[in-house]
Amino acid sequence: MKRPNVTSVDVARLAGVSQSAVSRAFSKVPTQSSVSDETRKKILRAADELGYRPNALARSLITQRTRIVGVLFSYLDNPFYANALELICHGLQRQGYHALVFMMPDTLADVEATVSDILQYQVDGLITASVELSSKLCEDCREQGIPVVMLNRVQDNPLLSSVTTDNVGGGRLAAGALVSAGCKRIGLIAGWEGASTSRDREFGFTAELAARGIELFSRAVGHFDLVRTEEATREMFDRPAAARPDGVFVVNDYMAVRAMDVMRFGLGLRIPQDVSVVGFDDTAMADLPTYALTTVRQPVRQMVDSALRLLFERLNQTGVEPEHVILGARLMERESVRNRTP
Amino acid sequence: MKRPNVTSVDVARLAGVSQSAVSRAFSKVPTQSSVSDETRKKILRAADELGYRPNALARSLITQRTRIVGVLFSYLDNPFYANALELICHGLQRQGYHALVFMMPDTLADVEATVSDILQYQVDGLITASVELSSKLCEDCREQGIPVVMLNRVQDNPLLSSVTTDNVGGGRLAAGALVSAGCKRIGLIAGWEGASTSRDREFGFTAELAARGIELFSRAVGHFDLVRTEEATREMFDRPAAARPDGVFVVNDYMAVRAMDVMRFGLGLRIPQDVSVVGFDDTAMADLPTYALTTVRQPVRQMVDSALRLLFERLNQTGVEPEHVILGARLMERESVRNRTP
DNA sequence: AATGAGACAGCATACGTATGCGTAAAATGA
DNA sequence: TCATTTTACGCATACGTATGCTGTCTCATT
Repeated sequence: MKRPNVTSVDVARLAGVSQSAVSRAFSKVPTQSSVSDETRKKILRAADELGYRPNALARSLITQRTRIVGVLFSYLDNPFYANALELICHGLQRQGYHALVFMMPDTLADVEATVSDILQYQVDGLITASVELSSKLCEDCREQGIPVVMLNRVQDNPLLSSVTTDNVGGGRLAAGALVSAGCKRIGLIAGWEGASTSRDREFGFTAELAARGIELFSRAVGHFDLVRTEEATREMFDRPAAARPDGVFVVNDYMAVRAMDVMRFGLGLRIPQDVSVVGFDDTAMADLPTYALTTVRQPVRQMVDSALRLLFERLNQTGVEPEHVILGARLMERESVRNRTP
Repeated sequence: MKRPNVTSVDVARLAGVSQSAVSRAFSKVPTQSSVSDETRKKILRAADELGYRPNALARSLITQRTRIVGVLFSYLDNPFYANALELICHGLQRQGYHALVFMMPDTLADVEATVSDILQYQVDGLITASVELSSKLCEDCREQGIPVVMLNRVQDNPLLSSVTTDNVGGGRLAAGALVSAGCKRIGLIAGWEGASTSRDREFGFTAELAARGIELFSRAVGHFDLVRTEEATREMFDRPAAARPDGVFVVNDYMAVRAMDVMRFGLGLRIPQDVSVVGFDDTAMADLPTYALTTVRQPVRQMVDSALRLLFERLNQTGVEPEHVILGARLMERESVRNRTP
């Protein structure tokens, strides 16, 4: 139950070689003076006998690389993010990296502390999802030479790389879908207004409406939160037919599904006969036949792949410029938007 | 862009003190010889000026504690696990610990490699969810003195602690719900048969049926996988009324919701008029009015709290015996089970 | 046979911090 | 004022590994 912690020195002693030999025998990339096959065998046998396992911390202390990547998420309720996290972990593991995962604490002071914690562990890089960093934190990362890749959020700091879907374009698609369906009174339920995703989608949405000569009929804010989404939905739809939208864009599926439930079961509205609904993300829920939510697709796999590519590029060579990847959005048409009735 | 990596020695030089003083100034728990308030101020000022951040790796190398906990999950598709992971991360952070998260790779050989990886990073403890460990791995953990807590899975190895819901009792509740509703032909859709959760729930379910003099009408296996669940559901329900169940227990909500969709939209069955459905977990999805799934509740929060408690107890004192916590299951009655028609 | 190249192994040091021990100064008590 | 305790700080070493350098031995080349 103790921790006898067998070290490379122990292995060396048993194998009758020097500690350096052991180190080299376990080194994946033999640099200069290597080790003969015979002694390597001997060493590996000794190591196996003792149950030796190299200490990654001690190694990192010397090599200055931990092969640990900090991963900072705000929450996992939204399956889009759970999905992304799973893909990120798998991707990192595949490359021999490891994910030190943090969930965003509530207060902003704690955020600083959290990121500071991450940095103390000498992570090689940082991936954030749905999180913004204060400029002080950005500066800290820059000083430590830690590349940062943001998923699903952009920020004007020139240090940060990012991967997003074309949120503005996606917003346009959503508007197009509702207008084409013949909706006249068009509403919008936003997320948290501080989030670039929410803002950009809203911008694209209203821009497209304007381009088609239509004005936004009503607007509410769901804050990416289910309870507040319910309230927002009630506020917007608990009215006589002429006073409520006949089409609504909810800026992500997570909220959209909840909004649909409120409309159907709380207010007795039919979808899409009374109200057409468009979401964003194309989460698994959108494809459930019960919802059949028409939505703007974010290509999660591609997003994660891109994020990892950006990160690895910056891990392997220093001084690579930040890059902003914007992936195309696609409209997934299902049954929550009514067909045009000519 | 380089990594000048300011160290405690640099701070010491600037502050005009020794490196030990710096170390002690940053030590949370002053052990013996402490540092005066005056010099501490001086040191902190110097540290701030240089942007010093203690190197957690070097510290861990000495203290033999990393404050890192390995977290091993098999997948996050099922929101139950996403939820659990979020809670675990928050709980660890709150105690100043950090989660090194791994997702289960596909092949078993990779599992060994993965856990080996985890151990190389000298984690203080290990939490697994919905994962079993080979006896070799258990042995490795024991040798390193690493406490292991399994969430939602039990295993007969005497080293491991575990936290589960009373799956047998939960299975009984499910059976009771269907029988009380007057179901006569009762079916079961299992998960992956190697999983203790699935086996225990099934055992409790059939035991309760037997106790009430009822025999299982039909059985299929969903493997905790959506596609295979669809197939299983079709196989079981795509038959004339008398040849299919009028009540079914699906061993988790994740599969249950999918099964409901297949029944309703693929086969035109009404729930609960044609078929009553009971799930397990009480995921957020079960409470969606669209599904209103009667289900057996697993108290995720309590489960995570217990798991963390078990872990921390074993981190702080050595030699604590393994413990198995079994939390009570509760039936959440909604509308997917029909009322008894007397 | 002499020389050069190459392959292998060991020595020593560095990575950045924590901590036991020794000592000088300051505080305390009589 | 002196003896004694307390406080504050520095010295030196340890944690476990990687790696440049040096030295030895083998083998092929001329």
